[in-house]
Amino acid sequence: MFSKSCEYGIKATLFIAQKSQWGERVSLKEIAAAIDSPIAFTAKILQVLAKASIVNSTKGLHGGYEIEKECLPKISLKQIVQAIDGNRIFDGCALGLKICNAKEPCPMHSQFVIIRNKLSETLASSNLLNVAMNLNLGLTVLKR
Amino acid sequence: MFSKSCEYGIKATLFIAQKSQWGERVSLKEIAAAIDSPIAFTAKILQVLAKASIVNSTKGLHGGYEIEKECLPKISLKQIVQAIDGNRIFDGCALGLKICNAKEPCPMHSQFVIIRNKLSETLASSNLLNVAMNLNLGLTVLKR
DNA sequence: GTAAAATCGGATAAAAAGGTCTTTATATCT
DNA sequence: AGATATAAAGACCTTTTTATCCGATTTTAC
Ligand code: FES
Ligand code: FES
Repeated sequence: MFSKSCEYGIKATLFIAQKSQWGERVSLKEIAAAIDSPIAFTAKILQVLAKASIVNSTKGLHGGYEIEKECLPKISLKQIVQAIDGNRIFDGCALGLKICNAKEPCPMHSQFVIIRNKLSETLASSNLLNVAMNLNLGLTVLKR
Repeated sequence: MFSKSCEYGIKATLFIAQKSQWGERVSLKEIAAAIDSPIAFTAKILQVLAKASIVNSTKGLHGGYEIEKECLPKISLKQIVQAIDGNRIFDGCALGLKICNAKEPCPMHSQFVIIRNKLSETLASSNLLNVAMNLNLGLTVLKR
């Protein structure tokens, strides 16, 4: 479904979001430990996220990653996925035709668009604040 | 969503199904041409499909691939996906946790299972006969 | 100035995708 | 029956993409 980069990207962002609720800033090492991801690889993904201005990064001593508290309710999971994996998941053909086109559809098109749209809506209507709250309630986890 | 192998596998099976309606048997070369796929790679996928007894293969002169007409309504797209990509799509965690578990769910679990199940149902409730009929009506295409 | 932290450029490893050649099975034609 | 052409099966190799790692550089607080 998602690439490994995207999985790590989502988990990293959620962890940052959780800590950012209390105004805490977290380091790369903390993130990698919290989500159980390869540290150097995670760094690259965070760069992408930073360039897409989904997270803020600060260099130097006491640096790290954070998200402004006011932004938390405005950032959706869909934005993260788009920043990392692009939107082929949201508009690509299920059977790999160069472009999905309802005028000359592949045999899965009519049923696939329903699922694709459902996925898109679900991700678009989620926001970091809600997801982070479930995290610190212990209702969900980022690693096991 | 699906691997390239799976995409080719589905398209190949659908093409074979279409021809098998009229009792025709098709060769590897015909299949690869019809679905616009790399010929040798397609051969490998067809071997998997043959071993899963989703298609029948016959060696030698006038050999090729076919599906018994009576089987067409009994084979679902889900079977094809499972034979090639396994069922990680149907039971795997969206965020890459080793196993998806509702007791200790990842933050996407509750929303993701809905989509996953919808996909599973959709694929399970489709059968080759229906899909093949749309193909020969020209309502859908396998390449462009 | 020094230590801590992210950035950057590239190197390496692993997996997915695709290709080549040989072998085996099968129908048809001597 | 035997030779031959055809078509899939099987073993192995190459390329491409994805995933992961390393070292040098820059930025910042103390
Ligand atoms: S054409 Fe294949 S999903 Fe739309
Ligand atoms: S635990 Fe992640 S989808 Fe179920």
